[in-house]
Amino acid sequence: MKTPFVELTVKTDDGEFNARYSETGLTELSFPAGKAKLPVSQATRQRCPTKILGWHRLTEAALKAILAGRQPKKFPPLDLAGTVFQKNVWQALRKILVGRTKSYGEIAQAIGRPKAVRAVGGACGANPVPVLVPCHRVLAANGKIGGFSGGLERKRRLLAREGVKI
DNA sequence: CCCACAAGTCGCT
DNA sequence: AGCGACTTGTGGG
Repeated sequence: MKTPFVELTVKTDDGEFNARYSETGLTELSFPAGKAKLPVSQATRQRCPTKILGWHRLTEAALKAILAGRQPKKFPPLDLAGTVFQKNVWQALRKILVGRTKSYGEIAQAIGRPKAVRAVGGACGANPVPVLVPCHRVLAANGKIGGFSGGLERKRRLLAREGVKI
């Protein structure tokens, strides 16, 4: 039986992120939960396919780059599970570079559903790979902060590091 | 299938 | 600043 996914951690100055991979790519990235994470380290890492270790290096580099406010050169392949609408939104989000922002309305327009602004918010919240898929760079039309599943404080801090003023 | 909700937005007071 | 109307995708009953 093939491993459906592999779970690895990324240590950053902000804490330990948790990354999950399928046979196709990165499926999920979670913020440090404060608590000790699953006892994943050695055992999983050792029987982890070389392919995935390579992706993980890319994940690690990209994540650290963004946390430091720099644009990553390369991303790992993503394997995002979601509805067609959600994937469209996430794809649009990936076009926002470090230090840039868009409104929920602009995203809605970019995917051809100009009135689905509220649904776009929902899709952002359902984003399984925060930071790499920059849901934190989406603000409300009036320039206000909007929401964030990982906590507004975290969103503010991410934006601040990228040099964005609210 | 119907109903309620959401990380929005716009117009009016 | 506050409030209501409008909208659409999603998840639960």
